[in-house]
Amino acid sequence: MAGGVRARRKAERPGEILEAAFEEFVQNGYAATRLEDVAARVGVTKGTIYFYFENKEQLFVAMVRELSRPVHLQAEEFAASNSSTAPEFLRSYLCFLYRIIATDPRGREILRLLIAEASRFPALIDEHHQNFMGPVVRRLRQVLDDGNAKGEIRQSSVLEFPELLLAPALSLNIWMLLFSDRRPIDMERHFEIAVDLLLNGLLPRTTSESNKP
Amino acid sequence: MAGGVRARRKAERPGEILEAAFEEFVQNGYAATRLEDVAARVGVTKGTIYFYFENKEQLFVAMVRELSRPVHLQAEEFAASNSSTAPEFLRSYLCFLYRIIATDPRGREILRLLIAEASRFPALIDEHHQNFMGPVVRRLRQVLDDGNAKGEIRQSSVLEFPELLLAPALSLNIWMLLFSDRRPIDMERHFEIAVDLLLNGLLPRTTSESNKP
Amino acid sequence: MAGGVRARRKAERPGEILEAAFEEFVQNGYAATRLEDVAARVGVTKGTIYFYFENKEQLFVAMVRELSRPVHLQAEEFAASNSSTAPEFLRSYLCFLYRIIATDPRGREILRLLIAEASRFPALIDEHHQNFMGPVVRRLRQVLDDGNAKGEIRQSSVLEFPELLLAPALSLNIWMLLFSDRRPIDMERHFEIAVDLLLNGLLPRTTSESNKP
Amino acid sequence: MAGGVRARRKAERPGEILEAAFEEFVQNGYAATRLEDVAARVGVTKGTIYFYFENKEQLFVAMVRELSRPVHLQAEEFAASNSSTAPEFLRSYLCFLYRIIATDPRGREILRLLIAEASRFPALIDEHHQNFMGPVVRRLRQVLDDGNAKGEIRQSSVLEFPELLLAPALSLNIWMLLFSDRRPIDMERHFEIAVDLLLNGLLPRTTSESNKP
DNA sequence: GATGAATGAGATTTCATTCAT
DNA sequence: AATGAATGAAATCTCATTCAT
Repeated sequence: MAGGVRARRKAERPGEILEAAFEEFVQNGYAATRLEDVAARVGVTKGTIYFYFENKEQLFVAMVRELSRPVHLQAEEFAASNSSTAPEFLRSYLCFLYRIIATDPRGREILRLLIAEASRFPALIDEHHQNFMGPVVRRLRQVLDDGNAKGEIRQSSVLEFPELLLAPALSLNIWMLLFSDRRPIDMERHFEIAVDLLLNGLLPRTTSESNKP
Repeated sequence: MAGGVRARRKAERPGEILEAAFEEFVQNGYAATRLEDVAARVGVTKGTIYFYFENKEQLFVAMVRELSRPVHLQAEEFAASNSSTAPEFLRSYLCFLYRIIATDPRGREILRLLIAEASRFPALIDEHHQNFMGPVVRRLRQVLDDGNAKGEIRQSSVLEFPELLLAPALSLNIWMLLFSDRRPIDMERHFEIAVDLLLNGLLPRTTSESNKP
Repeated sequence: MAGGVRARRKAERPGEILEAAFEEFVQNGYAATRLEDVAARVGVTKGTIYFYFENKEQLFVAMVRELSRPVHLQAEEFAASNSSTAPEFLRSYLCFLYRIIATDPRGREILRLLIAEASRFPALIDEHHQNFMGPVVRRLRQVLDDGNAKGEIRQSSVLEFPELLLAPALSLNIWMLLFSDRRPIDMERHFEIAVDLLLNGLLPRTTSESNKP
Repeated sequence: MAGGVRARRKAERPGEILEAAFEEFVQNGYAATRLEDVAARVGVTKGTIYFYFENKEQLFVAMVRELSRPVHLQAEEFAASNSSTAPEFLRSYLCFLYRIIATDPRGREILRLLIAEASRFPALIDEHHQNFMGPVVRRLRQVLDDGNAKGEIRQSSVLEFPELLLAPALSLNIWMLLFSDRRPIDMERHFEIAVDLLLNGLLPRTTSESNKP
């Protein structure tokens, strides 16, 4: 039993601090967050933070990395999975991305921090692109290509900008970041409609000739 | 007529300061911006700022308002215009929105500031919604409704979330805020493809029966 | 009369601060000196110091330079003067050096700071050598050489280490720095005896008559 | 016999710590030295230092005492020795003092610390005077007196300030503390010339009448 | 004996804000 | 109108010291 409480505490400290840091940084932004408040949230004193992290900047970076990692892992895992048809996979993939980009408060707020502090922490942006956005876009392009080859996806220049498929999730993200307090959104419904829009577009399906000659 | 230059100078001061404030706030964020740097950019000293603005907070608010106003006015004006068919108007309206949301650096960076400081300046968010996003969405809904009535727009639940039509512009905005330094994007092309996607969707148009029963 | 008190104040501030800094740094050493105490000594607040000096390090450097300058100027001036014979000039030159190295508390304490912080402020050591010690030693060598040529100074290898003539002043300096509180020293007498020792040495003069009538 | 290494280790710890403390204190001065660095130099952690020493102040005091003791003992021993003539003894005594004051880096740096921290650790200064400088000066006075009585040393007021004989060593010490990095000094030669100067002075020996009427 | 997590006081530094000129 | 010296509160960061293990 020796070393129980102490040791357990120690092992958990960094995580606790990162968690608290996340909340404070999200609430106030990087510059306006006081390490003292982060410490207080954990129930320790300022000094303790410096025992685990070099300085405020490093704490921020570590926090973003820590909270991003599980998401990146999940995304990797999901991308590796497969489904029968392209539209089917697309639907489940987009659902997954919706969840981690727009629905999950964590992912949402991390994105806020990245947008806000992009110029101060370019390395984080790079990592985010390398570990998440890049692979996601590549996977989307692949699905579109394959689906197109199989005739499941129409011939379209969307293949040039597969990230357009993320647009509904990203715009919902912004909407939530800006207006969530004001007017609640039915995110499930938003997703359903977005998928419908992406798959079928706005123009009536009945006409045999397209309207853009 | 002596003092003409002076007088002109004086009249321009507030605008110069707001301009400088915009650049500094964008570069560093609200909290990390030093009024001294704003002043230096104008070529005056800190004290002068306090002659024209109550404090840092008010300067920020005034700056966002000042830079948003012309955009809001343009948007209002554009919304009042008309075109023959719904798809036609949609195309030109979206083009306009693309420009002020994603292509124009001003609009882009203002959105960054709103996202970053949403919790500190809720009033600005309200104004933004009231003067821009709200009217835009209302106009979009109206176009969709009218188009649908005329058979130009297919019957679709997109009418529930007209803001989905903004998704491409908003996501391009985020993309630019995050990755513009890294990877240049052909924004014209992005727009064309987005319109195509919105109008026609991903599924093949040719078959008479849709593939989503 | 406009701007009187204010302007006068402003012009004097840097000097006041340097003066106060000198006293605090001497009393506590570089690291243990608190800028708040320096400020309090002047009657201003911490912030004011940062209006005039970049940081603690620069304040220290500026202080040492400021207090050294007059001494260096005097030394230069004195070195330029002349006397009839070498021993005569030597006596008056050494008297002068005694004063600024060992007798004057300012010079004494500056040397303490240089010794204490040599490794942290190598530039100051360089300046001290370049502006003071170097020229002094060169002048001493010249006097010895000339005196030797004229037969006023005996042929001796002291010419190799003219700085040895500074030894009494420097050792008195150390003595004062270490033991001044404990045991008062008659510095006039110390000087007289040192000159006698340097000129005549310890060994009896070989000539038949005794050497100090 | 298990634990032999351990036991030896343990017995050596305090000495190791003092040694490490010496190096750190010399490098950074008292205030700027971090106990953590001292500990790291030994290969232990901060806590261990507190097992052997009460606090930072006591560590400093113990360190100075520890490193001074062997010097004081040697000095005592040497002072007890004798030589045929006064000038002979003087030469060897001064040589010894040169070594421990100016040539040996240890003695040199200890003096730097004493000069730097004189006001914070008056007790150390007292001890230094009582155990070293005082006895040395007394012995010098005695040699001068005896030599003078025997006619080996000329009648001179140097008897009033026998510490003047230490001046060359002390000034070399300062020179090394300040300028050693910059310009190397031939310390052997310095000593030889200093002895010559002390014994024979600067004035030509041949002239029968002194030059100071 | 030794560790190292934790503390908390204190130091440097920054900067929005004021106000006499 | 504008300046810029001065303030003072607050934030980051450091580190001697303690103590449970």
